[in-house]
Amino acid sequence: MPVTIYEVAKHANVGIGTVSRVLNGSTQVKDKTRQRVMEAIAELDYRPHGFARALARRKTRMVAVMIPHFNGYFFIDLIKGIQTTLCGESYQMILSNVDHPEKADDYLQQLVENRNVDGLILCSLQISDAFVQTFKKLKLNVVLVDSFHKALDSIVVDNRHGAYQATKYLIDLGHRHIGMIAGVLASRPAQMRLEGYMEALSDHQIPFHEEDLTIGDVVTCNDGFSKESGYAAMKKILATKQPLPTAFFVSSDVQAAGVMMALKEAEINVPADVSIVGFDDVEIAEYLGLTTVRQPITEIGKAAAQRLLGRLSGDDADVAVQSESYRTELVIRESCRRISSAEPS
Amino acid sequence: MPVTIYEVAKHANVGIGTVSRVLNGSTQVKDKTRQRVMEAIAELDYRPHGFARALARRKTRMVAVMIPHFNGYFFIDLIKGIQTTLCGESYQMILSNVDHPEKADDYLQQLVENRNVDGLILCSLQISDAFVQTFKKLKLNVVLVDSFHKALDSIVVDNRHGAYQATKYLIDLGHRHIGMIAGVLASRPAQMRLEGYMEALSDHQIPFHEEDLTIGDVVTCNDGFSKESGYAAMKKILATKQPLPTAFFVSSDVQAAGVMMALKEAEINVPADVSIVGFDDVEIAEYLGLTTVRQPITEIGKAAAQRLLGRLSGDDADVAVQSESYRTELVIRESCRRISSAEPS
DNA sequence: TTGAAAGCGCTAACAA
DNA sequence: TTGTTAGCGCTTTCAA
Repeated sequence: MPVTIYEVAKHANVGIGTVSRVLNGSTQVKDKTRQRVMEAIAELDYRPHGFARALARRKTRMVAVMIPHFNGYFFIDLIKGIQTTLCGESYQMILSNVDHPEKADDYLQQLVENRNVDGLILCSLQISDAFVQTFKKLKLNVVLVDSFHKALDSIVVDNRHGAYQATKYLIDLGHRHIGMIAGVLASRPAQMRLEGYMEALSDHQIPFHEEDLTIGDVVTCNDGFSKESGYAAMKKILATKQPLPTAFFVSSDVQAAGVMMALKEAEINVPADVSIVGFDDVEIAEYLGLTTVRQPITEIGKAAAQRLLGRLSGDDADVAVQSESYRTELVIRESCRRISSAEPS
Repeated sequence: MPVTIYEVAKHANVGIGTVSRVLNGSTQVKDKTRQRVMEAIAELDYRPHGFARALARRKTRMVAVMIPHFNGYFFIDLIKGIQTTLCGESYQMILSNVDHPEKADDYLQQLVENRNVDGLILCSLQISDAFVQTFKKLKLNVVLVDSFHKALDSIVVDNRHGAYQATKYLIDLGHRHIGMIAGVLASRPAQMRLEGYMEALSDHQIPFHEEDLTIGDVVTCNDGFSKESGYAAMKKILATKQPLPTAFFVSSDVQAAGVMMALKEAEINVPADVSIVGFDDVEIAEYLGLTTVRQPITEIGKAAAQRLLGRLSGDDADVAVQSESYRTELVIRESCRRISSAEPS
């Protein structure tokens, strides 16, 4: 039904090869011939068929992006960055949502099998060595975001430093009893954030007490980085702890939102009674007036797409595997207050 | 490099046609042969090539989803619904972001030209008749979400009814001077919400005053449904209006967030001094304690995908064009208060 | 029940 | 500079 190069060729009185050359911007075509072909294309309203091209070229100009669950403002910003960059190079983005972490492998398998993408951007996903093998074998370019594997390119944020910033900020405000509400530690970012917190404490001679650390339960998936997990964690703390820390570093804004809800219910005021610092600076942080650690998420998305595009274009094809790390930035809002007298932890 | 049906065929000592039949679950294959083929497939770790299939079948099993700008919790929920449904039928989703409304047509054109999708889901996008023609010509199935065209399937929410609910709720609380902050009226949903508001007023014999209606400026794109637009609108009202209405119906939650910010800055309390009802019930509404009109967004996404899938599968191929409408639901939180004495508007 | 062959619409190598 | 031809990996007649 739709018009093909054959018709264009016939119409312009040339061979299909010539049409193809014109289509692909070859310089090896006489101007006059090109003219004729272009006219024929215009007259017939011809459009090259993407799939046929992909088959013949063995390149699809599609990239799959896999993210765990859409709930999470984090990913929106990320996708925005990725999409913008991809789109600029006229690549298309196939979005794969992993609603349940167990299924991640299945989905990945499916993507790989279909072989309809030139590359993969995998976000916040732990990748097994087996898959890395498969990627290599299939010569599938892969960029990791917010996770790490030594054999794969990755774009990450310096989570440890961010957590350090947050904790140090609280210390500088005079806090000496600082609790942390962490994500599930199986995830590397969660792990790093914990380390940054501990490091800041120890650098300032503040002893770390086991009971000041609360791990967000895996109420939902999401690495425990969920509102529910924050809410539950604070509820638990409120129920058990005698002296409430004067401040908390919460390892994600979404969790912090939950924490603040629990606090509000208990009629504990932020920042009057307790100071809170979050992590991510997703949009709700602004609504909540939450002081937090900003990740340049959209930028990270762009960087990831660019790295992949570089590999795909062949320019960076032989560059060694890289892990690019972005710095965080403390965004000060209204959820923390200075306290004057340092109380003995 | 990767293994093809030819190799499988050779390995199993059959023709490629037979392999293809096995692959496609044809019943016309002797059990024993099928067995042999299956074994060969397993042994060679063969995977059918999606693109080649697509070319031969003239079906891609891909659907493009176009949404304006990702900013907007609305779209996340929507996409979630779409993706889940699509994925269940092993369709892939190509996500197209329209960062700037002017470009919508270009992007659409590009999608159409590529001819690599079987169908389109277009969200909150005004479609020109010219495109409708193109869709028909290309036999491209299209489902509209949150917008309308008489020749295309659409899934919408009853915006007018929702706005009516919101306004009536305020009236029932005793408010008689109710302002509205609307989106840009070029968009049909914005238009409908205004109509619902007016209808509720008139049904209750409350005169409508021009000066109580503020149209969100097009500060950003987003139909004026943005935080900035809400903020600006309220600032303007505060600057000019003498008697502030006792309540406002704001035509989206995101706008309402901006409105509340402006109010907070002016030290006007919600709900003590003024009541606010939003629209959408996106996640921030909960954080803000905003009473709002809930749209079943994820459901709508699912419905849209299902409708498209129905068309694609051929089951609903000949069903007449339909516009499915969803009802909204009032979600009562803490942003409104009852006022006792009805003041003369 | 099966195999062979003709496409699907294009690219790219090879000749001319 | 151009046309011809052989794939790309699969589906789908058409015969056998």
